[in-house]
Amino acid sequence: MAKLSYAFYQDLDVNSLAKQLLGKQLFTNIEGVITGGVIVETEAYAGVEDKASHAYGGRLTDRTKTMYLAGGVSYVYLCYGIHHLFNVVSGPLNTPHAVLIRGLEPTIGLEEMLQRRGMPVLKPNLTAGPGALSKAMGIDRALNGQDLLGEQIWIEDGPLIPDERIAAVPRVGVGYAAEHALLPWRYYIKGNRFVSKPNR
DNA sequence: GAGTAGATCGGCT
DNA sequence: GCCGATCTACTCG
Repeated sequence: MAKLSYAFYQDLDVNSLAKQLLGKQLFTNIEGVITGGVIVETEAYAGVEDKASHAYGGRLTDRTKTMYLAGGVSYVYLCYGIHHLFNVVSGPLNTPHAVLIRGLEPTIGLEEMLQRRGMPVLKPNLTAGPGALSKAMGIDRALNGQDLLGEQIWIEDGPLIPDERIAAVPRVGVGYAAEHALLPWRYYIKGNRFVSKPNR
């Protein structure tokens, strides 16, 4: 499959993009070790107008400046001082939209992923949840700002998931975002085992 | 099986 | 200082 183009990532409608990313394949190549899987859960973060976004109100710091790059790069940051969360930067330059990847169905490099997580056998929670999948894929801040058409981390095209197989629900862990917490900007493939906790 | 504490970095109020 | 786009382990029922 071909890698997704910059035009795909620079779509102004971050919600449409979050939905389209379902079914696509995410890969990493960490020091020659390739792992990958199918994206089954995403969340949209709509730049400066979204209270739940790090870029709300135009906030610009060393951490968030990656989000202002033109769509088609990765945004990796540390959450709760422990977990690396992986986002796809989208929209054109200076439009800090991003899509958080929350769930992945592993396909390539199963052994490596199990080893990185210290798990003896494959269970859905290997890659269900943003912190978990980053660890399994070997994603850390070294990958922040990397080109998604590059050699270390990339996304390949995949089947389009029909609307009736996609669920849209409120986002997770953003209760502080007031009225924006209720927006149904979390998307996942119905019934998939690698969707993170609440729901399925 | 559900609820809670702890780990621990960056960026605010 | 406090709290966050989280996960795991451990407690209690």
